Amino acid sequence: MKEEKEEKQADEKKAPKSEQTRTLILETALRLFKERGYDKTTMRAIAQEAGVSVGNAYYYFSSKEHLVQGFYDRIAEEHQAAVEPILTGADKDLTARIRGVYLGWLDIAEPYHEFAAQFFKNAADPDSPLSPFSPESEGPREAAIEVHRRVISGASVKVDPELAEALPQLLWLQQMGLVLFWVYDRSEGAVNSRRLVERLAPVTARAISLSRFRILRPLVKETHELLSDFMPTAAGMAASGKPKKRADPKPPKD
Amino acid sequence: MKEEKEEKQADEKKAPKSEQTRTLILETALRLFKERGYDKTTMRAIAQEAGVSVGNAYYYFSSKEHLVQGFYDRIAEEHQAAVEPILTGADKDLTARIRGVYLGWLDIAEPYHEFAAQFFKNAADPDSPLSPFSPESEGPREAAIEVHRRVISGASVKVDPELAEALPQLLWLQQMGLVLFWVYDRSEGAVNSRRLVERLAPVTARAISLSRFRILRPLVKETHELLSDFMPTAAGMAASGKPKKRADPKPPKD
DNA sequence: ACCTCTCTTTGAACGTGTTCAAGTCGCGGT
DNA sequence: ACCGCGACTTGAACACGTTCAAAGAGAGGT
Repeated sequence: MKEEKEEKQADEKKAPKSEQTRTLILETALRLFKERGYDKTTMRAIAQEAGVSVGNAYYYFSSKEHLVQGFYDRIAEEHQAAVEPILTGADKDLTARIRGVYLGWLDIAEPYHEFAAQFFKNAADPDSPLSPFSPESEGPREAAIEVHRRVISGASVKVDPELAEALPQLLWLQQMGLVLFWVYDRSEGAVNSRRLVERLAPVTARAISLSRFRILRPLVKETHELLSDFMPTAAGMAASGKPKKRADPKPPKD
Repeated sequence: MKEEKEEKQADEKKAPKSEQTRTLILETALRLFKERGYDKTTMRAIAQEAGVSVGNAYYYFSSKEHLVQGFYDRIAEEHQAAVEPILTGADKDLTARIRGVYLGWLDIAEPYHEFAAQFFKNAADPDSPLSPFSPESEGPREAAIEVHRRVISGASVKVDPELAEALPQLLWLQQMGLVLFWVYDRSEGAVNSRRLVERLAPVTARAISLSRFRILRPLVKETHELLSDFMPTAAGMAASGKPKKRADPKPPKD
């Protein structure tokens, strides 16, 4: 059994050599994933291409899956940069904003479509830190939800204040559904996914604007409570001290 | 590569010997999966326990994943039998019916919780026939949707006729979401999942009964169109001509 | 009996992700 | 110089899912 060194080594003045090796391995891996796909890229190939031994790769990344984490972060980062104009832009139409953010994700993710499907199943494994619902993914997840918060807040639409709290999470959940659809989407250039977004955006926007109506009030309230009780987010934990019991996020124990 | 024999062989008087071996291997595999979990059960162990060679197992099941197909069918079958009293029962309260069907699934699936998580990731692989959205799963999927159709039709609730068409699919989709939550749920006896159902059922029922209102008419109509265009059902395929994949979880009205 | 054909069964072998005991390196202390 | 020690690196070895050429088993025809 190897000892787990949890030493903080965020400072780049520290041990530049090992960090160099680590980066080399990661970059090589991502390049090969893109070139050949996830399954077709063997750990031996990564090691050989990077000029190290296979054991060395495992010294820095405890599994092949862990090599993909950086990839996730990269896509999320690019997406958030790409939709920045929409978020700060002048267009206050909710439909347009939703559509823009979703289509923006499809644009960013398009080059990786082929091998995205390959490792997406790993993300569905609850034990994997790669899962979008895992505690390890909280940072990126919150950042993605924040994007949707700005989608709403920048739109010229009045939302029920209670729903406003839960809405970003709902839009994010819907995006996860879109991603799932996209993974399954084998159409040329993922046009089916794009068509879905075109259709989905107005429906979603309409649903949101309808949420102000009186009759829907109790439904909205309960939906909000459900989300804050069962969705594991920092916002959900901090906000709205509900008297209800909330589902505790699973401990990373095994 | 094995030849695909599409010969109709429903008669049990046909070739009993090979069918016997096939069943022996399948039963052995399912038993070991339940005893040790999916990953811990090796193909070699299955073969040895069944008293055959490992190659023989591959003669009948082209991969380890395919051994799980029978497991899926079994759970679905048991569930449908278990909820029959609810479907034909006298209780016409929609909330109770929804809750009963969802909780029934949790009951049936409970013994398999541990290893369910293990192969759930296969379901997320678009290439896998095990995916609940795959064409190969159409039969079981339609049967499961049919259950939800009867949940609605047996309830003392009036639904928009257009929504009535899409509603079973929506309830099924929601059940897929529940399954996802359940897979992640590490609480004792999956009580968190049960609590979710308790909370979710009334919200869902309320949303359904609200759907009759005038203001929601366009939203309902568009949702229905979205579903029939992008959900892979027999009806959906016939309508649009192309086998589309699934749409995402419903818009934030629920 | 013998042949021939297909269905069935075998187990060694392949490629994979992963592990591990051992080796190398760099550097501070003596 | 030498030692010691921890960080780093190595590649053979392991267990697994899967493949494959070859052998066995029946059944029918001659």
